[in-house]
Amino acid sequence: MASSSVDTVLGIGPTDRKAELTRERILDAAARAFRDRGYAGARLADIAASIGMKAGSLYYHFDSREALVEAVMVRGLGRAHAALERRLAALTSDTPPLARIEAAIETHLTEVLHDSDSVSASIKLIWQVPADIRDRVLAGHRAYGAIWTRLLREARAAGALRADLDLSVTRMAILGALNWAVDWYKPGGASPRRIARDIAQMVLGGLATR
Amino acid sequence: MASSSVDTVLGIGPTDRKAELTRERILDAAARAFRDRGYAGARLADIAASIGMKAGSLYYHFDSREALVEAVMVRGLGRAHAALERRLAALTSDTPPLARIEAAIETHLTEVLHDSDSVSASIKLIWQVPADIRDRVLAGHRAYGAIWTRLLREARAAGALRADLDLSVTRMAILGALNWAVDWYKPGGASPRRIARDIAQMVLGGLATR
DNA sequence: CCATTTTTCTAACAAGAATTAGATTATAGC
DNA sequence: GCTATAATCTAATTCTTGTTAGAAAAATGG
Repeated sequence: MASSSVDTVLGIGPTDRKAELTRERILDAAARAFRDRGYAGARLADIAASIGMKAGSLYYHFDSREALVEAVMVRGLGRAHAALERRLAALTSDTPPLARIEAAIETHLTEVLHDSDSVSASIKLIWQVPADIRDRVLAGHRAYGAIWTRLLREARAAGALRADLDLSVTRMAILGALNWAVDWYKPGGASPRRIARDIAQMVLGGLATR
Repeated sequence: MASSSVDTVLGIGPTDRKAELTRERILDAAARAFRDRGYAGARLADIAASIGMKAGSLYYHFDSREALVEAVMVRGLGRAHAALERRLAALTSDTPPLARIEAAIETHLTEVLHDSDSVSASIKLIWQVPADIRDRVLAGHRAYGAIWTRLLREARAAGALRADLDLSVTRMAILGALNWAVDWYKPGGASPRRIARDIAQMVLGGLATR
């Protein structure tokens, strides 16, 4: 039976069962596989093999292939959301609106390119996955998008953003520029930080000389 | 046998065989299916059914599922390339560099959102498709990207673009902002032209007030 | 109309991969 | 060490889907 019954009963901290650990390993492996080979292209046997297990064993931890991919996506979304909120919360209250947006851009890109396979997986898989999963995950996507909407709205209200552009188009364009990097980014080239800087400069200041 | 042997011998104009027509219909249906459901998610039976055919019949026109998807992607890429070159060629020689970029943005987006399912398919499938297909199609992608690189380089050389940003990052950010629209665009909302205008404004002029 | 060719369908086959049940091994508490 | 439970494996099963061969239908040209 489980030890540390205090933690589990209170629901705080991770259970010390080995299962909880392997569950994490499975999610990590699945995130990489699904992201790299697409939803239908990633085989359970490969995912299991990449962490020294057999395909059948995965079913001890997840009910089905679909449950696995949904868990990966939910996890990725949660991480992105948490990282962004953490970063914004760390800014001092006198941080100007444009600097907040820049921080959000850098945080998003860092998370996607560097920190979490499940974040990029949740982005790339959203249109590959069965409709019922997509619908549930999209709810989370909207919650994440709402943070960006708020950022943009506040900036505009403060007079820092031009007022003639559709805010939702703007938001999607920014996220598109960032998310697309998942596909072309190669560890050898420009660093995530540099990419984030350049995109932020383009988005906020524009490419044209003044 | 075929009539119009002159045309076919000379390789000009479409053959008048019915097969050529259905081949087009198959490509259209496949483009939609692959784009909407991903490479491995789209079934031949569905593609065939969507144009009133049976799965087996597709093999009269294409050697395999892979040959079909490659044909879709090659076609989409060719259309995007042709549309962009046509548009740029139509500009007068005194068109300023920034206006050229704006025209390219609008052309790309219009093609992706409105004119051709195969264009969006070729974009979305590139990382889902088997490696050998990807390699061949990527050559075409590079040729298309080269047009953009040229546009940006010329604009910078003319002093119209700020010189402190990585041009390849810039190019990918622009294309990312545009391509992402495939995923969120809904016919009900902002028009492709309006979206193109807003993105061009953001990319060139920036979101910040001056 | 007939003969030939083109195009599509039917029905079975084959291969791959998810899933499951039961056996087997590891782990934790006593 | 022993026992109960947790965790993993083995091997068979089922399901899905691409593929194919041959029959049927449609079109074409005379």
